[in-house]
Amino acid sequence: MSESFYITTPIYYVNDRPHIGHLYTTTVADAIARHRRQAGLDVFFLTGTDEHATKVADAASERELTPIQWADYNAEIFLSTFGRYGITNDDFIRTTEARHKEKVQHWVGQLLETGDVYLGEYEGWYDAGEEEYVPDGRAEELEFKSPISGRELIRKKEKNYFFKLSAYESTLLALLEKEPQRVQPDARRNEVIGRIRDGLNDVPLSRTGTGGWGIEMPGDPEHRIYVWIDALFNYLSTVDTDERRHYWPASVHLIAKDILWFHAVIWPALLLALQRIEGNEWIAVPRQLYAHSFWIHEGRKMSKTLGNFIDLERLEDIVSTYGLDALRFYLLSQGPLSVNDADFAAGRFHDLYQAELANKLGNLVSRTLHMNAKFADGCVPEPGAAGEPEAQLVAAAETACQAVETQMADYQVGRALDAALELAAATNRYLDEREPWKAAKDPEREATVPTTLYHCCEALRLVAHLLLPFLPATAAEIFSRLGLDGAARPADPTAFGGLPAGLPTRKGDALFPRVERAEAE
RNA sequence: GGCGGUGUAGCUCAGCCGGUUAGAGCGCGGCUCUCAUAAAGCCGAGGUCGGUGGUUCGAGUCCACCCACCGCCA
Repeated sequence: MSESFYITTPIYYVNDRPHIGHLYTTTVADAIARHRRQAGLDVFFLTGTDEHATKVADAASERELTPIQWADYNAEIFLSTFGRYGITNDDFIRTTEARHKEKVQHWVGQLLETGDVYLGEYEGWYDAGEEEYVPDGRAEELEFKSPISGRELIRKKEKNYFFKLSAYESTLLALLEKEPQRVQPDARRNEVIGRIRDGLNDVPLSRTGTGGWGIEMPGDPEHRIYVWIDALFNYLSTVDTDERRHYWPASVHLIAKDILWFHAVIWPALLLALQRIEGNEWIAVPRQLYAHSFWIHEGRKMSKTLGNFIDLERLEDIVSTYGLDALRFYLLSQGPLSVNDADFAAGRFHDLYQAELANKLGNLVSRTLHMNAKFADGCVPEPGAAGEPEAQLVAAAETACQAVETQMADYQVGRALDAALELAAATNRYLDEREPWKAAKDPEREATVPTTLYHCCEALRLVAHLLLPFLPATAAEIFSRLGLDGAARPADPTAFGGLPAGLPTRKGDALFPRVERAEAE
């Protein structure tokens, strides 16, 4: 049984239309999942939709639909979008599914037994549009108006079940201080630690007045389980089956920074509480949480008022102009994995496409395979004696393989991608040093040509191998052009020299065709 | 308001526990080559490291304050 690896994205709010933010998180998770599969791990990659918000029911009734009809309609959009973008998730969980609801009720029922839950009352300023309370000080600052909708905040009093988050303060703090890798990047963990030190408030576990939408509180149907609590449990409910329980605890929850608190504090606290119940020993705290930042668009924050979201239409435009792998390249190499936000800029997208994909990688594939056709009868040639340039190329390949692994160990997909492409750059340098186009006409050097071309083909195979998690279609195409479609892959794919000689190679069209630069907006 | 983060060449960013002339890629300028998607290779120009004041023999690198941007504060 190989080692298991469980990676999740957040489940997405089903009222939203998918946009670059959803696609980004999911694409990063996809790249990590593919990379781990490539390494032979038993991977489980989960995404899905969060559907029990009261606003879902509201939006449905505005359209004269039942909540579930509206949720079905929108969940389908997420599902088909991820299919369209080649995401390799192993399951797609919807919080309205019975398999999830039953589990959530089961666990919330158990939480009631722990003594960590009590019925209490909360009063505060409530933003009806956002379905959340605004702290008193903050409400005053906002002049009692919603920062999102601008509508008046309401003074609301609610009887809720509360979870004693405060009881877990020291345990959570100890966990984060002893095992700092649990929340990444470091700056995010420090934020969390700072806030825990400020003191933890108990959190509502239930809501009333949801119009019957949401999961019933066990033993008290007046109450519905608070949608946030419901949502967090998706990670656990999906794998709580005999076949899948071994995936728990999750290896990494990938999220965006806006939902850090729920995932870094509330979620582990809930699990710690549950774990105390007999039979629940397996419910450990997730190994790691990685919170990335946001995309901005041409230097400006994306917002409803500006109407500048990079939405599905916009993404489709990009894919039809540059291709899916080009989009993945930009997302993965330029994305906001660190604490800073990243800019999605059309000009920059174009420049990087041209420099990295067309000129560096695509052109290398072209020149190699053209020469292979011209000077080696369109087959992977049999290499002769290797010299110093070959040794350097082999060293570059080893460096690239190691660097990709090192970076991926910390989920640095952008740096890993750069490291993979560095091998393509090294191969371009190698080619210029060996000059097979000259050597072929020079009787003294003629014999070096097959060696040179073999090394280029082999370097390309390695580039494709390293690129596979990030640019899967490109990698597959390179393999195909190298004649590897039906051929057996080398046992150790990262060892230089694994490409058998004699395979038929194919020139093909430009991998990343030149695109005219669009006028600046 | 409180807490936290970020601010390094035109652009995007590296710079660990403070230590010789501050780095990379892109872009830009020049040269070489022609197998290749007018691609590639080589060389080069470009920075008072947000500001001010400290600590230190010595500070992008530590401290204080300020400015700008970002985030969180059920």
